[in-house]
Amino acid sequence: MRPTMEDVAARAGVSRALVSLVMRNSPKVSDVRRAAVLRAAEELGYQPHVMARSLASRTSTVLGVMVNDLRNAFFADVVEGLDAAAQAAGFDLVLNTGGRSPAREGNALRSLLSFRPAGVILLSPVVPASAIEAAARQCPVVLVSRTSRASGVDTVNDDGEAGSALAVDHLAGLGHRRIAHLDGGGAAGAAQRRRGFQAAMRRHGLEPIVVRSEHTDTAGEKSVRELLATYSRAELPTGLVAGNDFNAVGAISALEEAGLRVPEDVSVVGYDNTSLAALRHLSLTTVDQPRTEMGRLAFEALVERVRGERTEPVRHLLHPSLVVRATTAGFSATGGAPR
Amino acid sequence: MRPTMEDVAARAGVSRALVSLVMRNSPKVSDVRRAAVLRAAEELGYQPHVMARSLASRTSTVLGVMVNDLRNAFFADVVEGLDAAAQAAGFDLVLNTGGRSPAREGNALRSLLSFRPAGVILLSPVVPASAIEAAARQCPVVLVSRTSRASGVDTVNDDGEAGSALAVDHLAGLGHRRIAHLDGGGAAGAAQRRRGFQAAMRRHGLEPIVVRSEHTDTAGEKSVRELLATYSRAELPTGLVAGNDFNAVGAISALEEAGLRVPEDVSVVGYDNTSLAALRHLSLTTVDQPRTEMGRLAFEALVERVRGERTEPVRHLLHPSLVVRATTAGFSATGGAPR
DNA sequence: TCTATTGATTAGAGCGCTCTAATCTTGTAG
DNA sequence: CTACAAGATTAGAGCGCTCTAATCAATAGA
Repeated sequence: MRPTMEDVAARAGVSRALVSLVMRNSPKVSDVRRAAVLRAAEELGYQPHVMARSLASRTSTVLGVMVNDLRNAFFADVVEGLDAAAQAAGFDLVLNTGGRSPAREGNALRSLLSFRPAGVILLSPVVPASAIEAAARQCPVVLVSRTSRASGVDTVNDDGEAGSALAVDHLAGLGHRRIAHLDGGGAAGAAQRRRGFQAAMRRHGLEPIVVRSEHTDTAGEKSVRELLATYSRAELPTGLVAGNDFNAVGAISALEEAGLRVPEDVSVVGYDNTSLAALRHLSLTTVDQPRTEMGRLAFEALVERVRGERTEPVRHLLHPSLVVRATTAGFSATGGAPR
Repeated sequence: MRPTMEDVAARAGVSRALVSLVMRNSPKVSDVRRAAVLRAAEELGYQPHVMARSLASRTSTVLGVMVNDLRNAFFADVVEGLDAAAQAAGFDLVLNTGGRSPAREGNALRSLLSFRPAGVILLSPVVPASAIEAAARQCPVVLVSRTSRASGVDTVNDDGEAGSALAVDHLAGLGHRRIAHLDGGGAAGAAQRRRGFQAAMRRHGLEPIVVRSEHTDTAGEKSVRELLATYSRAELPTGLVAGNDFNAVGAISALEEAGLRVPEDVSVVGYDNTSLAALRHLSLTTVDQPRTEMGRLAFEALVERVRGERTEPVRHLLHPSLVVRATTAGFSATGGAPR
C-alpha cells in the first residue's frame, strides 16, 4: 500500500495535521518541523492523494473537458492550450469525447460532472442548450465554438465573420471584383463565415456569390466545377474564399484540372491554417484562428468563476488573422496577373 | 450543495447503505426498494461522487494518460481509441501533455499518479526508463510507441519494420529495382522504418539506398534534390519510400519541379496515412497504422492487469497495412510506365 | 510570580462513499 | 408452533485527507 499522511507523520514524529499543513505550504509551520516532514515524505515516497484532498476540502482541481472530436486538429490545439494553462495553475484535466452525438455527449458530460469538477469546458458541443444550462447549475461552464445566452456560461469563439472579412478585404485589396464563397453548409461556424463574407462584399460594393459546398476537398472540387459550368470564362470569379483548407485544396485541384492557374488566374483563400496550408507545395493563403489562445482564455474564464472573481458571463470573440502565402495574387481588369 | 446519498436515503425512507447497493446495481435489493431509491435519486438529481466512491472502495476508475503532443494526429487518434474503450468500460481519462520535455513529462506523470489511477498510459514518453519503472511500482503502466523491458510494463507499438517492408514489397512487386528510402533521422520510429527498408530490400536482392532526411515536407524536397544531383537520370531511383506523409509531399513537389512525373517516372510511398494522404489531389499511397486499435489495445492491456487477469508483460506489435492510391505505378526496365 | 499574547501543534469531526458484520424478515420444514 | 436458512436491510467503521477549535509552549508585560 502506498504511504499515507499518517505514515509520514509517524516517521517524522509529528501529527497528521502538521503534515497536512506542510503539504499545503502553510506558513505557520516551524522550519525544523517542516524539514523533518519533508524528509520523511521524501524517504517514504509520499505523494498527497488528490481525491482524498478534494473530498475533504470540498474543492476540486479537476477541470472536465469534453471534446466532440479530437481528430480535428482545431480541438487538439485548443486542448493543448487548455492543458498548458491548467498545468501551470495546478489543475488537472479529465477528458472525454462526445463523438458529435447528443446522446454520447450527454453521457460524457454526466461522467465529467460525477467528478464534481471545479468547472467544465465543452468544445463545440452538440447537446441541447437545456443540458448545458443544467450543467451550469452544478459548476461553471465554458463553451468553446458554441454560443449561449445562459448567465452561468462563458463562451470563447473565434470571430468567423471577421475571418471571412479578412479574406475578402485581402482579395478586394488585390483588385479582385468577382469573388465567390464556397459555403460550408451545416458545418460548425460555416454560417458565420458566410455572413461575414456577404457583409464584407457589400461593404466593398461587390455582389456576394455564394456556392453551396462542404468542408471537404471533394466538395471543393465539385463546387468549382459547378462554378465553371455556370460562368463563362470571362465572368468566372477571380477570387475564391473557401469554407476551410480542405475545401480550398479541392477547389485548387479542380481549377488546375480545368487549365486555370492559381494564383495567376484565380486566387484562393482557405480557412483554419491547418498543417496542410503550410506545406510548401501548396502554400495556401488562409485564415488563422488563435487556437491555443482560445484554450487559455477558456481556462481563465473558468478560473475567474471558480475563484468567485466574476459572476457576469463573459463572451470572448477572438480575432483571426490572415496568413498570406502563395495562392493569392493581384488581379487587374485587363486580365493579366501582376506579380 | 448537491445531494448526497444521505439525502436520497432520507427521501426514499431507507438507509444510506441500501442506496449504495442500488447505485452499484447490486442484485440483493428488492424491486420495491430499488424503484423507490431510483425515484428519489431521480427527483433530487442525485449523481454518485466518483471521488468519494474511489476513496471508499480503494479502487479507481481513473486512467492517467500522458500525451507528449496532442497536435500530432497520431496521438489524437490513439487517444480517441482509448477513450472509446474506456467509456464503454466505465473508466475515465485524466489527460496530460508532456511537451516532449523530460522535465515536464516528469511533472505530468507525477500529477497523474497523485490521482491514484487504476493505471497509466504513456504515449511516446521521453522520460528515462527509471521514471517509468518507478511509476510501474505504483500501478500498471502501458507504453505506446515506446519499448520497455520492465516486467510491470506493457507496450503497444506499430511494427515500423513491417510497414517499410510493405512499401518495398509493393514497389518491388510493381517492377521497381532502384528504390530509395528518405530516412526520418532521429524522429520517433524512424530507425525501425529504416531497418525494415534495408531488410526488405535485401530480401528482394536489391541494394538499399538510404538518404538522410527528416519528417517534414521541406526536408523531403531537399533530399530529392540531393538524389537528383547524385544520380544520372537513367540511374535515378524509380521508387521512393518516404519517412512519412509530409516528407512524401515534399519529395513529390521536388520531383515535379524537376520535370519528373509521379507515378509515371517515379513512384512514391508515404507513411502514416494522415488526412493529407487522402486528399484526392494528392492521393498518396501510404502505410497506415491501426491507431485507434492501438488505443484500444493499450486500454485492454491495462484492464487485464487491473483485474489481475495477467501479470506477465504483453508486447503488442501491430501490423500496419498499405493503402494504395495514385502515387505508385508499375515500372518496366524499358522505361515506359504501364498503366 | 502570574497572566496575556502570539505562534506552533494537535485532537477530532467530517467529506461522501463502500464494505463487513450484524440484524431483521420471511418462508419452510419439522 | 418452533427452528432455521436465505434473503433483505442497516449500523458503523474507515478510506486519506482538511479544517476548526482546542491545547501547548514560549515570550513579554505587569
